[in-house]
Amino acid sequence: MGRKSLKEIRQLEIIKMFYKVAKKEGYENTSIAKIAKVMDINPSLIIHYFETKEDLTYALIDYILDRYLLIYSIKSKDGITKEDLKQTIVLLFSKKWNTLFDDGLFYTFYALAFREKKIKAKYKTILDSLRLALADMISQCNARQEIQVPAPKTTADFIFVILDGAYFYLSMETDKNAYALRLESYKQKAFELLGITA
Amino acid sequence: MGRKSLKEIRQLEIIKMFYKVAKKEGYENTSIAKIAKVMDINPSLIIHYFETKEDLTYALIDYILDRYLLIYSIKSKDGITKEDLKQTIVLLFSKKWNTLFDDGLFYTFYALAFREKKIKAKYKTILDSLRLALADMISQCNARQEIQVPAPKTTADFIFVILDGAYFYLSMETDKNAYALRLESYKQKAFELLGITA
DNA sequence: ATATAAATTGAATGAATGTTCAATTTATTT
DNA sequence: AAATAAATTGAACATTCATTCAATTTATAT
Repeated sequence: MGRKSLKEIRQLEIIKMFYKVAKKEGYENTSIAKIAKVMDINPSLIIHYFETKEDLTYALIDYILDRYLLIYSIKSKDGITKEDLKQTIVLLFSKKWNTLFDDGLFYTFYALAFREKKIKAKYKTILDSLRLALADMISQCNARQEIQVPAPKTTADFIFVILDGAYFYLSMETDKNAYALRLESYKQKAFELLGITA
Repeated sequence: MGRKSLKEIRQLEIIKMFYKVAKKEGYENTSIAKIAKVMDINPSLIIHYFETKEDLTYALIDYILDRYLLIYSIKSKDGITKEDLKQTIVLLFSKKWNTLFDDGLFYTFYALAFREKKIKAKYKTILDSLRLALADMISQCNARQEIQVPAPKTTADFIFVILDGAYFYLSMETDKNAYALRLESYKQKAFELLGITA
């Protein structure tokens, strides 16, 4: 009896709008009232679905990290070929996903992780799962004898170190040409590690 | 006539306290009132020395980036030997400066740079100057024929890519042992790039 | 001592914050 | 049509925020 629950639907709507506003104006400038205003609903409705702003923030972080995983689209599946591996590297070192994903917010919450263990754990999980998935791909290609990479786990980790370090610097680079050239050279390093010619 | 200006002294005092409070409670939770309370002064005095909170924030960022440069202590000087270079790498890949420097705040403002061009420019300048200084050290060692590194600038850049990428991941690592082992392996990579045995 | 200028205080501002709670609206079942 | 339960609103809450401005204190030079 009574009314059908809209909880999950509304929650997702709110999170998405939170993401949208925070992307534009920054997380620290995004209040519950602002989100409510844009959605043309009452602020107390947001509190109704997320008891505190903290809960809402955690939900947003989960949303962002899920997207982060998705965009990288490294799937744990069988039958990975050298070509799959190659395409994955190309994808990792391309920034076409940039339009879908907001680096600013990703780093904002990354910074927050330094003071909040829960967030730190979330990030760690994501970073580890990406490494694991890439290592698995490398192992499969090894098994097929398409490549000979001595330590798949270490190599996968190092490729992500390069990737993260690359974007850390490149995010501050405004010159598009310089950006592209550098990114390309970092990609080459990754290919070298895998013994693949691009 | 009149009173001697305390402007610079007070400003520095305020910045230092801002840093201290923000380090403990986070930048977004640090208000002018809080800083004033800890300093046992009136909030309006802070506004008197920094017209807006924005100005105060910029000052704090400058303070942090100056420290960042200092702690890495890569100096542009002549007469660099292979041993100096070696020690610099060891320093870069050690975290003894961790106690002096707050990563959380560094990343907080790094994240802020995505929305504020001014901050982005500041960070870019720092990142570039570090790379340039290291490249210069490598070149000097090349000239002494102590090492043979083909492209000093590219190599210096790549070492910092590894360094930044390493800390990006390691900051989320809570296991101290795993942390130390990984950091050591990344350092070895840097030494390999320089053709130096550690 | 007096003048001067900077340091510092204190009170007040309006706006925005997250959150509460009771009242009302709306959809669904019987 | 009546009952029910969730959705949604609206008003109110105390708190905190950055900032203002006039008043006062304090140090220095003449």
